[in-house]
Formats: sequence, C-alpha cells, structure tokens
Amino acid sequence: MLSKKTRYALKALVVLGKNFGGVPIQISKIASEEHIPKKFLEQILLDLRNAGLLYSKKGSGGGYGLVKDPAEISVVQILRLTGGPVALLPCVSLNFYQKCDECDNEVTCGVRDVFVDVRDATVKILSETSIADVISREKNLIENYTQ
Amino acid sequence: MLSKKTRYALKALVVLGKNFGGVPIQISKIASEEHIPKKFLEQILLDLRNAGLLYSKKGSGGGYGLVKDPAEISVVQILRLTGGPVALLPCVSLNFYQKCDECDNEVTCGVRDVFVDVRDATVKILSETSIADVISREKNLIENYTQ
DNA sequence: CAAAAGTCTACTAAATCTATATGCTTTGTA
DNA sequence: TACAAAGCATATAGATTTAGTAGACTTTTG
Repeated sequence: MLSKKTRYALKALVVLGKNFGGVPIQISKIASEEHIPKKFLEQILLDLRNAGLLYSKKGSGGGYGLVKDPAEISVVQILRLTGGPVALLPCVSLNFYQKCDECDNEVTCGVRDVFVDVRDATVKILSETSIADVISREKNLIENYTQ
Repeated sequence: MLSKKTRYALKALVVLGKNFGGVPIQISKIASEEHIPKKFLEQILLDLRNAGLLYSKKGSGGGYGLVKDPAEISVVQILRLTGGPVALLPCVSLNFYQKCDECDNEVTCGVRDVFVDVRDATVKILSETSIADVISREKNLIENYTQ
C-alpha cells in the first residue's frame, strides 16, 4: 500500500502538471482542492522541491511549480522520492533493498523469485507512466464519465 | 510491502507443499527450519487451517498438512487470507476496498486508473502462480545456483 | 511595514505489526 | 491411566511507522 504521503504527492503533482508553464500555485489552494491537510502537504512539497522536482517562490504571489515538463516525470520516481518501495518484499526492492532475516539464501528463494516478476511488472507500468499520462487518463475518464 | 505474517505463511506453505501427501509436519520444525518465531507461526497456521487450507492433527505425531494439492493453491489467495491487500491503493483493492477520503470522484481519478493497471498485472501473476510453482521455481534456482 | 507565502524542526497521537505469554484441549503411547 | 507431545485460543506487550499538528522563522511583494 502506498502511504498517504505518496498519494498526496501524486495528487499535487497532477495539479501542478496541469498548470505547467503558468504562475505558481499556493500550497493552500492545492490542499483545499484535493482535501489534503495543509501542513502535511507543506512537508511533502518541500521534499519534492529539495529533490529538484519543483521550484518554489516565497512571499505574496508565491507558490509551487514544476521544474520539468510533466511528461518527463514518471510515477515510479514519485513513489521512490516519497519513500514508498515499489516491491512487495524488501529483498526484491531495487532502491530500498534489505536482506530477509529469515532467508538463508535469497538467491534460491522461490517466493522471492515470484515477487521479482511482480516488481518488474509494476516498475514497467509505473516507469512508463508520467504525470502527463495521468493527466491525459483523467481527461479520458471524465469524457467517458460525462457522456 | 507484504507483512511478515504473509511472508511466513508463504514460506510455511512451501514447506508443507513439498511434503504434500506425507505425514503431518510440526510447527516447531517449520519454525526452526525457516527461522520463524514459533508462537507467531502457530497463529498463522491456525488462521490457514480455519480458512480450510490446512488440516491439523493434535497430540504426539501431530502437525500440519495441506488439504489441497499445492498446485491448487495460488499465491494471491495466501496474500488475501493473511490480510495483505494486493493493490497499492485502497480504492483499487478488489478484496479490501476502501474509499479514498481525499477523492471527490474516484471514477475519474487518473492516479487510481494507473494503479488499476498495476493491480491487474500483479493479480495476474500472483493468481497464475501456485505453491507448486513456487516449489518448482525453487528447484530451478537451486540447480542453476549449484551449477 | 504588514501581509502573504514558503521553510524548517520538533513533537504527538494513532494505528498497525510483530512477537510473546499463558493456559487450554486433544491425542498417542508407555 | 498418566504423561508428554502437539495444536488451540486469547490476551497483551513492545516496537515501529504513519499521519498529522505546532510553532517560530525567512523571504517577497505591495
């Protein structure tokens, strides 16, 4: 399960992605639109800023914006930035690897082997999907929904 | 991430699967072989028994065994039994669905849409993989490893 | 200068997960 | 028949993580 942090980050990036090229958007605006606790969102956006994904502008008229085109930001990148391992087992995680304490030899572990496949499938989807893709999916969904 | 409970369950089922058709195996044996806290494993196997997956035999010479052929037990089934939602978002989970509190309309949520795909890919793999498959994967891995 | 907005750190509350403890029941066998 | 082996069941403790809150500070604009 993704953490709320990750979910909120994705939601916020979609908002910022739609606004790419425009004037900065305030945390409080994103927070109220997306029903995210403002103080929590502050921390999250700060993280994303420190990771180089967002720029920020202080003072009146300030806010946040994407540094890169939303098409250049993959969903998997956000999961990793916000601390969410993609893999379902620590011993299978590419970026948050941890040895299984209960495993004698993980190289010959059948369970692990299965979850390597799961990880690969997940990473494939999430690395091929950008924030721009999420936005366009949303557009399609709204079209079909209101039809 | 899968819980320890789920991991231990899978490990134990692999042991029991290898022994399918034989005499019952004791909790303590599985626990020591797989480095699983015995008391914890007791609870887990009890759950699996109550779910109809295992039979148990009390008293001296007792233990646990699989009710069904390991080829008939899918990995996804174990995840679900041991409380591990397969999906990465609650609003996408087939068996542990929960509404996203922050979402106005989940039907038109682009983020959700992406994770539906992830879920489908994961469920496909995990439902097509049985305990017997895990065992045969393990055999192959050992062969290649010792070569 | 005042208000708007982000920055930074610390803390707390709640939930969940992992593990342990305790006492019980059933079964086989000496 | 007594005793030991083994599972059954529930309660509880401890640890970890997550989610959210608080408060004081800095920068920018008007």
